[in-house]
Amino acid sequence: MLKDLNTRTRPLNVAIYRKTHWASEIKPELDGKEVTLSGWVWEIRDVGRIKFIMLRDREGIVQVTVKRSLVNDETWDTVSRLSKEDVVSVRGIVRASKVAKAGVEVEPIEVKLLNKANPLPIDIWGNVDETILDLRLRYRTVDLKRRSNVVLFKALSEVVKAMRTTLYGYGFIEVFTPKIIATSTEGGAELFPVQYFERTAYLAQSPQLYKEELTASLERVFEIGPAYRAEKHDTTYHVNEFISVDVEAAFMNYRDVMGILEDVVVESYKAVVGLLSQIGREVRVPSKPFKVITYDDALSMLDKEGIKIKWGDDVPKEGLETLSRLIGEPFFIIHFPTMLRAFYTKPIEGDESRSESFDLIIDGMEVTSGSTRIHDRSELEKAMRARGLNPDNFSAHLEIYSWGMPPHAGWGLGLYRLMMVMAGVKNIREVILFPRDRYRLMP
RNA sequence: GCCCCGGUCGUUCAGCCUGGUCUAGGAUGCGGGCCUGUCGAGCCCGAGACCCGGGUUCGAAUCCCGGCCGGGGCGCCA
Repeated sequence: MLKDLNTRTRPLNVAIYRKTHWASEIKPELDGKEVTLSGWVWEIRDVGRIKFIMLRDREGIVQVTVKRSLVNDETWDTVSRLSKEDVVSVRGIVRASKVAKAGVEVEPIEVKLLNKANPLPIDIWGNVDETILDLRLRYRTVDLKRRSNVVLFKALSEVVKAMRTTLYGYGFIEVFTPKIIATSTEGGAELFPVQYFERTAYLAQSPQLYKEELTASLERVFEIGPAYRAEKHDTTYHVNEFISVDVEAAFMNYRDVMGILEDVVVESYKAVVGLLSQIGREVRVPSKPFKVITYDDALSMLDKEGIKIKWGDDVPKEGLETLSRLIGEPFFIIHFPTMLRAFYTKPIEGDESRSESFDLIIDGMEVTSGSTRIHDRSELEKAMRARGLNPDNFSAHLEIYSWGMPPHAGWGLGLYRLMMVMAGVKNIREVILFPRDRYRLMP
């Protein structure tokens, strides 16, 4: 039963739509009990003197059976004029039933129409082959009414909850870093400029530098927040605004944070198994520890498969897919060439051309990147120069490296990428409420 | 940015290759009607579409060119 609101402040005239139960909670055991359900008309089956309203809410669908002989004229009239997606509130008695397929139905005492709905622009009932994604995104608020979408976004919420719980368990605290930043000098990805009073600022592409700085005081931090990339990419797994799960920990190295990542990923899988099975997606929770191969291993494995990659080049999408096919479960690639990674990545001592870095690959998808970071200021400045970056442009960031910067490591995980591989969807936009891509700024 | 593919009722699928028989078909949704146990409800009636521009032709949904929009693959992505 839904947690009751404060009844002392509840105005009587709205009591009719303050629901007492989710649709999914209406079970035969409630037989004879009065309930109030509020939601949307999913479907109406009109058989003349008896009408069946399938009432949908976020949690499920319940049948409201309206018999002409058992309701007053006003209720019958209201029910007769209902159409799909009308918003209604039903006060009635639960009846365990042998004829109803679900074994239970609600016999209404009162039906209140809260808002009329026009015919929908797209099909949400599965009566026709699925509408193309572009059109579904244009009418996204309608598309989200589909059961599969409700389940998908409940699952996404469960994933975030599981991640937070796991990370708190390791002593991390959640932080929030600015999304409006001053610098565009970090190199790499293009940034979105924004007007910031009389100056130009930029949308943050990553909390990377901030989270590293925070290890000098808060030690173990994580942030789940948006990141912006102004890249004009056009693929099924890139968008220009995404949610990044960023973790950074003092006094740890890449192996330590890989272990934490394994836990976060496994707990995420556990959190969605039940939900995703409701929409026909059976996921297998991966077992720990994940398989680990080195970058050099990856190259020789791919070489045997006829995919030639020059040492020092990144593993292309095709290569990741091939490796996933060979390994068959989530796996780490470690020890990437140092120059392939960002300036803050710590090289391996005694093998400086390789780094203490890793990627987590699931189903050919790069879900996470991480590494041990350089914590020595002069080494960091050297690494910047090696990549053509001017340390002077990072003076604000570099300060803390002179004032007690601990050794640290961390990773960044693409939340939607993880969700997409867990849900088995082909396009990342499926798991984003309102995706932002090269051509889509609305809705 | 490159390569390939596509655009038909609100939605979805056919028709296009091989131009006329298309007054453009089916399903679903929508409007109306019938039915007191539907649960993929059923039956009857009705409204509803060839992306835009140009060309070829006696004739274009169909062939050609351009535009716009979309899909897939790749690239880019500290």
